[in-house]
Amino acid sequence: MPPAPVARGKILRAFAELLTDSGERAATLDAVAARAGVSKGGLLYHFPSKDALAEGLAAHLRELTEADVAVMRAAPAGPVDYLLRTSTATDGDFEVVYLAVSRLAQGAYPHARAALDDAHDAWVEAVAEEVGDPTVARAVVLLSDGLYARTALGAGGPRVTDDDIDALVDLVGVLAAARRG
Amino acid sequence: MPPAPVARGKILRAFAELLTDSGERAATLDAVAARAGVSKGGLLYHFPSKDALAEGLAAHLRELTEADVAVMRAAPAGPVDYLLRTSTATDGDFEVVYLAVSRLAQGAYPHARAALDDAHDAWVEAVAEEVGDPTVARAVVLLSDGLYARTALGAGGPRVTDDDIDALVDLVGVLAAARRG
DNA sequence: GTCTATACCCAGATAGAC
DNA sequence: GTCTATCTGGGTATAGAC
Repeated sequence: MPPAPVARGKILRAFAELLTDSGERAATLDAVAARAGVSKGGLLYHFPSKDALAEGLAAHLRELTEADVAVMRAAPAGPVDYLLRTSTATDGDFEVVYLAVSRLAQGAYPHARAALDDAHDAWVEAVAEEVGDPTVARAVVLLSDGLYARTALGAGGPRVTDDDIDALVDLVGVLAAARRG
Repeated sequence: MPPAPVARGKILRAFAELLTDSGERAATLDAVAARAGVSKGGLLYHFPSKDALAEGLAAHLRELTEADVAVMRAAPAGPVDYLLRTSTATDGDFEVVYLAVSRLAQGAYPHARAALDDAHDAWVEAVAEEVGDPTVARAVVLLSDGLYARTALGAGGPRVTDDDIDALVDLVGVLAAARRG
């Protein structure tokens, strides 16, 4: 796919931010256009319908996932550390889009669910290579899902700190060792 | 609070089901009224606005949480087993309402976030008494959150089975033992 | 306590100018 | 490729009958 106009990217970013910050209900075409700095007409030139916009975001997640999993596999501290640590990030292109698509997946957007499942599978695979046990790998990815869920609720309750993540990574180490031994 | 009319309960139930099954967008007053078997006017008699309806559901979650945590503490196989096993249930009053309030918490409903945080805290406390380690307790509740998140996505990908839960409960046992030892 | 009818507004989408 | 103007449907809320 050639060039891909700048406006397209700004629109997807704005849509993703609104979804994660304020929920499905707040992510209207008007609001997305305003945040992206274009008119509603301009938005509808790039994405002819709201469904098209949602599919565009799901497709964008697939691209980002491919890149992110590659980084994860090459991470110095290993996939587990990388996955758990990024599961509490609120900035970062990947995290914003992942959370946004999670919101869409709760509504009437099957594409979103499929893109999410694929990311999930890729994570389980990469983590399993590190910990050497499929059950532990699934548990790690479930932890990641839990962290994402908490993070997404935002500034309300007690935030998850870096120290908490350190402790979780330790726990996974203990677990993998116990399983191997 | 005296009697609490039957219609009120049916309305809250219908609202919760629509939220969990189809998302925030689909849970309109029209749809809720239709599913509850009342008219829109009838609904608005019990809950004078949509905000009031959302607050009603959050309050309902608080009631259910109190009862559920009591059951959890008394569960024969222990809180961990109980929590993880119920985190994949899609029927059950508590689970439906919990997931529904999770949806609301993503939007503009601060009450929902608060009710969720309280449930979370109660779980961590109950689990900590069993496993004897606050970090492991937090990890278990994060696993529960992850399971809820997966469950909520519905029939799409590979479902979490009872055997998977057995394996997770085992894992937690290994972890708690390793920590104590 | 529950209904019908209606007012009002906003979200999604179209048409066509520039 | 981006804009303004406009139409249409549906979602929230009110008024008032029963």
